[in-house]
Amino acid sequence: MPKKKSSANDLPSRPKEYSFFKDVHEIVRQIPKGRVSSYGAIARYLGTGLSARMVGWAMNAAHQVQPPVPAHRVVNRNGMLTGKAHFSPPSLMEALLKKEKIIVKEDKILGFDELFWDPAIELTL
DNA sequence: AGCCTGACTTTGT
DNA sequence: GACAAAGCCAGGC
Repeated sequence: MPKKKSSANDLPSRPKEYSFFKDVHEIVRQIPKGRVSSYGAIARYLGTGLSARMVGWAMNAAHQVQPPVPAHRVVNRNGMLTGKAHFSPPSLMEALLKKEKIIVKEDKILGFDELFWDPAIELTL
C-alpha cells in the first residue's frame, strides 16, 4: 500500500464544507437569550488545541453568515465587551445585551459569573 | 508557499 | 496586584 502523504485534508471526520467559523457560529447560536459566553469557553469546547483568538475571528465572519449569529452574547473572559468595536454602531452590542436584560456597565457585564454560559457544560453530551 | 494579522487566555515577573 | 510577553490556529494577502 502506497504511503499516504500527510496533509490537512487527511483529517478524518471533517467534511469538506467544514469551517472553523461554521462550528463557532453554531455554538454561539445556541447561547440562550439573556446568557453570555466567552471566546475561551467556545474554543475549549471545540478542543483545547484551538485558540480563543480564532473564535473572535469567527465572529468577524458572523456578520455575513446566516442565520445571524448573536455575537453580542460573546465576550471575553473578563465579561468585557471587547468586540463591541466591531459592531455597527459599536453601541449596538451593548444595546442588544441590555435588551436581553443583561446589565452592562462601562463595557462590562454585571453578574457575568451568573450569566456565563459554558458550552462544555450546558451542552454536556 | 510564506508572512502577517487578530473580537483571547494564561503564565511569569 | 499590575504589566509584559508568549502561545495559540486559521484566514487573508
